[in-house]
Formats: sequence, structure tokens, C-alpha cells
Amino acid sequence: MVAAQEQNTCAEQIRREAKTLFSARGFDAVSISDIACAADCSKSNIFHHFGSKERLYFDVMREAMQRSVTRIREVMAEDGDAQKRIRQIAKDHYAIINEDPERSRLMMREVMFSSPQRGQELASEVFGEQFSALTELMNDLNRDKTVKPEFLAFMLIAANVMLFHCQNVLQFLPGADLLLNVDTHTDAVSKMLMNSMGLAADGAQ
Amino acid sequence: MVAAQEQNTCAEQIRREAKTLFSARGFDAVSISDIACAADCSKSNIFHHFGSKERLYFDVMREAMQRSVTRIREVMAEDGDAQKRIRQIAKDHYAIINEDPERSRLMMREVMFSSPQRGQELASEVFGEQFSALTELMNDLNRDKTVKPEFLAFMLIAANVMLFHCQNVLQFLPGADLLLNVDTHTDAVSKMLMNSMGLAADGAQ
DNA sequence: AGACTGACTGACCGATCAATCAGTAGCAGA
DNA sequence: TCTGCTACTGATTGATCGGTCAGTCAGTCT
Repeated sequence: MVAAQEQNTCAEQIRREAKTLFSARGFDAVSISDIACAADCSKSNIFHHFGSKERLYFDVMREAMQRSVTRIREVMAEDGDAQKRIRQIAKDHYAIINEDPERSRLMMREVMFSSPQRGQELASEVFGEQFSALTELMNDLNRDKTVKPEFLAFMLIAANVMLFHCQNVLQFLPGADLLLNVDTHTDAVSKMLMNSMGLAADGAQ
Repeated sequence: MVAAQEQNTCAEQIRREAKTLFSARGFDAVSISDIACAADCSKSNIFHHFGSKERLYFDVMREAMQRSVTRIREVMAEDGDAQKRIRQIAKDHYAIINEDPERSRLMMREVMFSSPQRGQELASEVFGEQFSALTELMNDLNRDKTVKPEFLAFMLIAANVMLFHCQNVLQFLPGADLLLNVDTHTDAVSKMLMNSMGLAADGAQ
């Protein structure tokens, strides 16, 4: 209880509410007044703690990304044979998205709509290390090298991210609602990856 | 030349510039002044033609989606054996994204960050028909039914969309820059789909 | 006690927002 | 020539934006 890291300071409260609002509506659609209202403090207090709206946004973004990187690093560090690991990582990666949708949505906004220079920053400072590790894992298993390991790594991520963030549309497409079941989806993703490597997807389920 | 449908009316100009700006920055980050400046007319003129900022946005969105639906309908109507068609559709679908990135980005914003009720509208009025057709095509080829055709259809779309809209990050990830070559990517996608169906991906290239 | 600090606030600023409105110019039909 | 219509504009509106500032208040150090 001592190590609770006092999550109830006003600054923390502001950060938390800002994350929720920025995630839901994006930077421009959220005003300082909105955040102040949600965090139950004055506008001025936000400037006192964070200096500007932009700095608050970067603060929120940085924390979200760091936390995401930490979580993925944990998952990537698990051992076991490669085939089982891929399946487990597909599952865990989806779980990471699912455990904090706001964080994930925040990052997706950044990735998909960023400028080339921002893209470069994200690549080198946030995603580079994990992507290399994932690629390497794919490479270890890739029997017939007709499909690149980078492609497989990217598809694992793309499948999870797209599936999660298109839920509001997918659940109303005939048949596609079935995809929203976590186990069904994870099964399908790992089978797809295995098949693309020239492996029988036997270890499933 | 007669059927040029006069693309040079002021309203058309406004629509065109609005699409560019909304696509790049999103609804809230674009002001009527920005659009007026880009379209080289007065702010008032925009209200004269479109009534409100929101109506202009919906107008731009509706046109973008209709055009996308029309293009995909064309591609889906092509004949040939199923295996070749899947490959061709993967290629054409990417080309549709590529021929008008603004349109695609506009739609992605809508799909990924929409509310559930908006999601339902999009599913029934925009994506439903095409998704069903694509699913059916996947089903025709799907030899071992261990992976659902809906999943395969979704993965084709997800792969193309994600790849295109993550370019700014991907080009700086080691090895991932190779994925940005259209043919490499299309090859990989169709191989992945074929393999997941239990088919040898021989017809490729 | 008094000096100092950091957390916090309400009143306020200039800029900008979406939207309105009165009016102008050109062109149609009567 | 008059009337009505559409396209379009400049000036202006009230609201809201991000941000500033002087000042209050509860603690802490000396």
C-alpha cells in the first residue's frame, strides 16, 4: 500500500482525464476547459502543472507509449518453443490492447496520421526494438522463406489492432461479429501465420 | 469533353479543398477560414453552398464513400477463376487506396473512431454489400474450413489499409521498408490468404 | 514571528471560432 | 425597365479558444 505511488494527486487526475478525452476525440476536439471540468479543477491549474495544452498531450502520449512498450517487452521476453510463443504473443498482444483501449487508440491516431518526421521518431524511439524482436521470432519459425518475416510480424500487429479498433463497424457486418470473439480471432491469426510459414497449424487450441 | 460535368464550380472547389484538409488534419483541426483560403473564396460563400461546417463535412464524406464503393463494386464484378480473382482484388484494392489517399484516410478516421451507432450506419449503408461479396469469394476457394472466410476477407482489407496508412512509420522500421513495394506486398498478402485456405500459392507472379 | 514555497483559483486577455446578415453584381423572364 | 433569383462578399456577431496574471491559502523552514 505504501508503494501505491499516490495516484490521486491533481496532476495525475488531470493526466488521466486528458488521456480519456484525447483518446476519444483527438487533440483538437478537446479543450482545456473540457479537461478541467472532467478533472474537477480550474483551467489555470492545468497550465500550472503542464505549461501548455501541447505539453500535456505529449506527456499523456509519452506515458501511454512507454507503458505499451514495457508491456510488450514483458511478453516478448517469455520463453518456450517458437511456435507456442507466436500463438501466445498474438494472444497477449491483443490482451494488451484490450486492457487499455484508450492507450491503444491514442497510439493508433499517432501512427496513422503522423507526419513523416514524427513517423521516424516513432519508428526509432518507440516501435523499432519490439518490431525487430518480433521479426526475429517469425524468422526462427519461417520454414519456406517465400513470405518475409517482417510481413508476418506486421500482420500479427495489424490484425489485432484493426480488429479491435473496427469493432464498432465489424459487429454489424454479417458474419464478422464472430471475429470479435478473442479466442476465435487469436486462433485464426496464429493459424494464418503458421500456414504462411509452411507449418501445419497443429498446436492450436 | 461535354460530359466533363463541370468540375470547376466554386462549390466543387470548396469540396475538393475541404476533402484535402479534413483528410490531413481531421474535422476539428480545420477551420472554415482555412477552407475558404484554400478554395480562394469567402467564408460566407461556404455557408451559402453548404449551410454549416458539419454539412460540408458530411457532404465530403458521403462523396468519398460513394466513390470508394463504386470502385470496389467494379473490381468485385470482374470474372475469372477464384484464385486469380483474389490476387487481382488484393492488388486492385490497394490501387484504389493508392489512387486517392485522401479519400481512404477520411474513411479510416470515420471507421476507427466512430461511435457504435455511426458504426452501424457504416456497416449497413457503406460496407455491408462489399464485405459480403468478398466473404463469398473467399468461401468459394476455402478448401479446409478451419479459418473463417469472414476473417480472410477482413485480413485482406486490414493488410492493405494498415500497410498504406502506416507508411510514415513503416519506412523507418528496419526491414519493413521492403513491405512498401506494392508488388512485394500484394504477393505476400495473396500467398498468406491462399495458404490459410489450404491452397498452394502457386499462381503467384 | 516572518519569509518563502508550491498548489491552486477567478478574472481577464487577444485571437479565433462558426455562423449571420445586409448588401452587391450579374442574369433571367416579363 | 422592372422584378426576382442565384452567386457571392465584407462586416460583424456572440461564444469559445489557449493562455496569463495577480492573488489566496496551507504548509515548511528559520
